[in-house]
Amino acid sequence: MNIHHKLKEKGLKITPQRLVVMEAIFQLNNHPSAENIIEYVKEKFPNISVATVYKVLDIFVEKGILKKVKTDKDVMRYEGYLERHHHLFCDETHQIKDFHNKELDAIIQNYFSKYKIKDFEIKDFQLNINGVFKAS
Amino acid sequence: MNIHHKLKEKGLKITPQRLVVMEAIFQLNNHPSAENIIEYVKEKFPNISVATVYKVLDIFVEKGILKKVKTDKDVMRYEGYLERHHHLFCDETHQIKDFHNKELDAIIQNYFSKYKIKDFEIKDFQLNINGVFKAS
DNA sequence: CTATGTAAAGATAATGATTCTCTTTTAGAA
DNA sequence: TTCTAAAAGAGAATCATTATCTTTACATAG
Ligand SMILES: [Mn+2]
Ligand SMILES: [Mn+2]
Ligand SMILES: [Zn+2]
Ligand SMILES: [Zn+2]
Repeated sequence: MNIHHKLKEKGLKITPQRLVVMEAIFQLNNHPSAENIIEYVKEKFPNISVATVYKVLDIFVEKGILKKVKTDKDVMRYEGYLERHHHLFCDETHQIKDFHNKELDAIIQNYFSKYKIKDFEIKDFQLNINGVFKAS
Repeated sequence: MNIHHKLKEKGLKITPQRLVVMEAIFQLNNHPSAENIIEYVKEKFPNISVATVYKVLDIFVEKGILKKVKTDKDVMRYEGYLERHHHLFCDETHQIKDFHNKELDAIIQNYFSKYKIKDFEIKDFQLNINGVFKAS
């Protein structure tokens, strides 16, 4: 269940570059952009090429090891948390936070099991929640 | 409630370019990209500048006349339908279709009125539904 | 353990959607 | 009609991402 196994399982070679990209994703842990990841990775691996990072991210997404997070900016963001979950988007700071809630998932799931969408087979869903973060 | 009024209301000048961009959005009617819009607009308005189209789209989004549709591609898409609604994303063709359902909205709304998210004030939400379109 | 083939990394150029800058035109108020 | 700020037009610039090409190194077999 660790990265090594995951790469093996997907038929990908285990390389230090791939490992450090995964580490970056989990350490940064806030839906980082490629740029964020490159910055992190360069600390430990100053000679890594940006192209390598992009290629690693691409292949990880293709193999289902990472997911892209859609935003309304032209910079792609990534995450390694693959379970179903939703996102809180701050209108002001553009921060993104995860929101998990089994109960809500079940409610929506249940709704779709009763009311099928014509000519469409649902594979997955996520709720985008827009608003503003308030100080606690 | 027409475009003229909307532009006036927002303090924007009424120009043929702005009108034709709006027309494009509503005629194309499937979450078109800037490129789609430019293509449409050039038919009737061959000398319009791409920069103008981008500027018009930007200001319309800023003023709340249009909305951006988030995708996992690096091409932005736009829509003029502003009521709350959700999107069906086809994993295969990348087609996007609107999905409206008051009942579902109410269920989710109701859920959030009972279970507040800590430190976050919800302004709006949309459900992204991924899957595949099937022939009827 | 070593050799070998192939997948991956590195360097750097190219791409392409979008934005910027600067000049010219025009909507719309007076 | 005149005037001026706002908007349009042209084209260069930006910059995230991809592509190309060469070099390196994982991983398997011998
Ligand atoms: Mn691009
Ligand atoms: Mn860009
Ligand atoms: Zn997430
Ligand atoms: Zn829509």
